Amino acid sequence: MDRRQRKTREAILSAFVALLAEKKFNQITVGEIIKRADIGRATFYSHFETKDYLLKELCEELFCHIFDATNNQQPEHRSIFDCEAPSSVFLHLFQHLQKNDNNILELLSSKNNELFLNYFKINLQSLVVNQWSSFSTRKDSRLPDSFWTNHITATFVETVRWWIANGMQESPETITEYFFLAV
Amino acid sequence: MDRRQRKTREAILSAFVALLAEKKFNQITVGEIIKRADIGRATFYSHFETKDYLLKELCEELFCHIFDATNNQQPEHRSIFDCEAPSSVFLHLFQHLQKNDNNILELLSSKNNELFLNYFKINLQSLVVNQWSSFSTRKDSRLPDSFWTNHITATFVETVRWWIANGMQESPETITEYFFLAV
DNA sequence: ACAGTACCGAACTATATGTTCAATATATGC
DNA sequence: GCATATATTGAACATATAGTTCGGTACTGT
Repeated sequence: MDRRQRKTREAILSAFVALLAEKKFNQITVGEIIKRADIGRATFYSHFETKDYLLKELCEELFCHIFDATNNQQPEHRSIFDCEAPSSVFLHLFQHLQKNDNNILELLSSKNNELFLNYFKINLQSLVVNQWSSFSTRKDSRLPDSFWTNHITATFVETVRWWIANGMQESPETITEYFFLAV
Repeated sequence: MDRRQRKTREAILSAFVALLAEKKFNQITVGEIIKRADIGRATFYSHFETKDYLLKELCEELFCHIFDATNNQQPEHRSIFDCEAPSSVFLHLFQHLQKNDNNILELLSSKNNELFLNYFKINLQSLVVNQWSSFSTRKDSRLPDSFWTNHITATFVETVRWWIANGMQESPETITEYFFLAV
């Protein structure tokens, strides 16, 4: 990819993330984005078909990153966690969130578009399915699997939201404990 | 209130609800609303300051209605429920939802604005606090109260969403059971 | 019947989206 | 380094929507 393209794309995305930290998605205008990214209007539209696609691509990049790092851990890295409780994957996720790479927390906070939470949920859902053995034992047999999967996923999301709303005072370890006490 | 005003307001709200059943809030234009309500543009703006206020007032009307009917049951009506499990209030809510008064279900489905879910949650939250005795016993002592309240509320909302997404095939009684098995 | 009020609707302002295009700057292959 | 391809620019443009204004009309409550 052309260096110019890379730089422009980066400028747009980081301007966009910065703006998302300040206001809601639908309150952000293309004018503001290009002004902050310091690029021309036509350039913006040569990179992103619409403002909605910009959001979509940002989501994909962010969640790809965080979930890849969680899912495909290095074998030796993974073994460390395997020694511990099956909660390690979720602990790792909470730790990742606490570092707040790419300001992902801002995007998950309630004032922003539900699209983020949807992406988050979709990615989480497969994680939950992968970790099914940790959860199926807690499940009452009367509950349908899909209900239970959805419940666990939603509980994780709500745990994160609660954590953020309360200023993230708790350690990732404590939050992981809360999460597993709840489900 | 002037009869004209009442009729106009009703026309706007019902046109709006009908449109919300078809598309997302931000895809609905004032032009469409006034066309379907068959009123003049200036009239719309004399009733509702902005499109956002229209949504807000609709939410308030709907949730006022459904939660009032749940919270302030008639004494004799209430006694019937009191004979049964403490789950009666929630069963009643699920039954209310199943009847789908005012198309409230459409509004709660995921394609629509998060504002609905927020109103729903806020109203639920106080209901949960009122029913605290039913839930505090299930709570692990290590969990903060606010975490637990939020968890129960979110679980209720997610239960409803799951129910809707699956075509509402289960009876309100079954869904109430699922809800109490989850929390 | 009369005074007050709501409705009408067209025209208007303001703002945002997304497009076009010719000029300019930059990158990459050779 | 030169030539060619490609990316960027910025202003002008078309289009859509939100929300306002106002003189005229129709309805309501008393």
